[in-house]
Amino acid sequence: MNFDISKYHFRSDKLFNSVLPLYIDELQAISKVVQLKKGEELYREGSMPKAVYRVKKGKIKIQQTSADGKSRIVYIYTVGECFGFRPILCNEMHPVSALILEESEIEVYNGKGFVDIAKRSPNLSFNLVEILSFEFNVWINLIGSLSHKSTKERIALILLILNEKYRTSDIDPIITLSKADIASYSETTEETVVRVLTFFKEQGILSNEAKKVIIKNKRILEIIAEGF
Amino acid sequence: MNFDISKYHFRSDKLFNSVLPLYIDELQAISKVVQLKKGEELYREGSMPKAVYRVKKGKIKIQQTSADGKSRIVYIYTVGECFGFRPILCNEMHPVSALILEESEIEVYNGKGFVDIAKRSPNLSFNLVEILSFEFNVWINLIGSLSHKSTKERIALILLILNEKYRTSDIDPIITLSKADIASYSETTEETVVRVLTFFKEQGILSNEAKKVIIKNKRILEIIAEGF
DNA sequence: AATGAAAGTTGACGACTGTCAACCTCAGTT
DNA sequence: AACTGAGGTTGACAGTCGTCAACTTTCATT
Repeated sequence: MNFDISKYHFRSDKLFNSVLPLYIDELQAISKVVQLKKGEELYREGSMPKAVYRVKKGKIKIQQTSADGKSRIVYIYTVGECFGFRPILCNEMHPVSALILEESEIEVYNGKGFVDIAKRSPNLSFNLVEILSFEFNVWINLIGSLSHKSTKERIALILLILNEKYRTSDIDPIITLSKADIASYSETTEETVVRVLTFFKEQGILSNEAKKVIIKNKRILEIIAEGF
Repeated sequence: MNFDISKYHFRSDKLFNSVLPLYIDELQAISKVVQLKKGEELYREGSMPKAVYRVKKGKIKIQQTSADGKSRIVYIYTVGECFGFRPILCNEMHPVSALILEESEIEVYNGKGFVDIAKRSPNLSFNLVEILSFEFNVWINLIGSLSHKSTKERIALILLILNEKYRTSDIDPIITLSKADIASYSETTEETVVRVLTFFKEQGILSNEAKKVIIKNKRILEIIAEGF
């Protein structure tokens, strides 16, 4: 019954694995690289999807706004991950919005071209099937882990997920996500996040200075996230 | 801004659409039909997936049990729907359990055989991509609709979803799901479900006699589910 | 028709956590 | 060095909803 963080991360970085060079070249031909700044919007929920994206640098938050105007972060994409293919593949509007969290560089593949190539490349097709199936599992796991949990437990879990997202080398990752965004991801309020982080800090579990959160004791967070 | 219930239902009944007769025959050859009684377990979370299923008769609830032993219904499959293919396609354990809600008849396709045929049939492959993509959207929509909502709103939404699941003809569907299951689906407790249903009944929105719930005023429920 | 178990109902109570409001901190700019 | 605005922090308060416990109803089986 060990805590397994990989249950909560997509595997979309494997999208192009073992796809024939022929198709890789075709994909190259229908793509371009764009630079985006913090706060910019890549796409908005309810809009028609136009492209598939791959993160070359930076971080993108995916969020959904409910009827009462409150938004909820559902995922954060980072280097190597691909996204935006789901609504394209089932001909639906974007159910979520994509917003740039920090200066990013993104490879943009033309949507129609991507679907066309996917239909011809068996390996790409089957990578999609695998990735989509797995992403669903990630969701089920996340939802299962977040429901029936106290805010403290939810925040602990989200911090652990963010800890992986913000990892760049072997040193302790520095989580620079705003308190409001951590709240939106943990399905709680900014005030509650501040209170819980203060509590965690008092317990020596993390440091929280100058808008930077650094996890010091991952094991205790895992125990809290699992509900003791 | 009309309420659209189709956002909350999978489209797995389209799995075999336009698949060549050749492959349909092959699928037939690796399948068998089983009869199951209420309460029986089709598979359990954490187990290795062995088959893909198609409901010929009855209803199956998919649920996930969290660390503290509380379970949550994540979906209910009914006639025509296919399920169980996701973990097979990405080589993962079942993240959820499947339990028979009422006497059911299920077509069971051997998992390995199914994957093999899927890899050879482009249409089946692409149906999978489409269905998986869409199912993800259903989830995003459901989660988005359930979070940041009061229990009353959540229960209203689940009742509307169940109303479609229990529809058999043009007359008002009779929802025979137990209060405990409605609670598990709405992420609340049985007591709260009883209280809210009593309230809805007082408002003339539904009737609730002899373990049967019948929705009388769908429009009001939709307004409540959307948070007024 | 009697029985027992499962399912459903009602009431009392209090903790959790969201809301509101005021205030503080800090980085970037003039 | 003062200014400004976004982001962060703290306190007070109240409503929702989960928990516990007792009770009633329903239904399958004999």
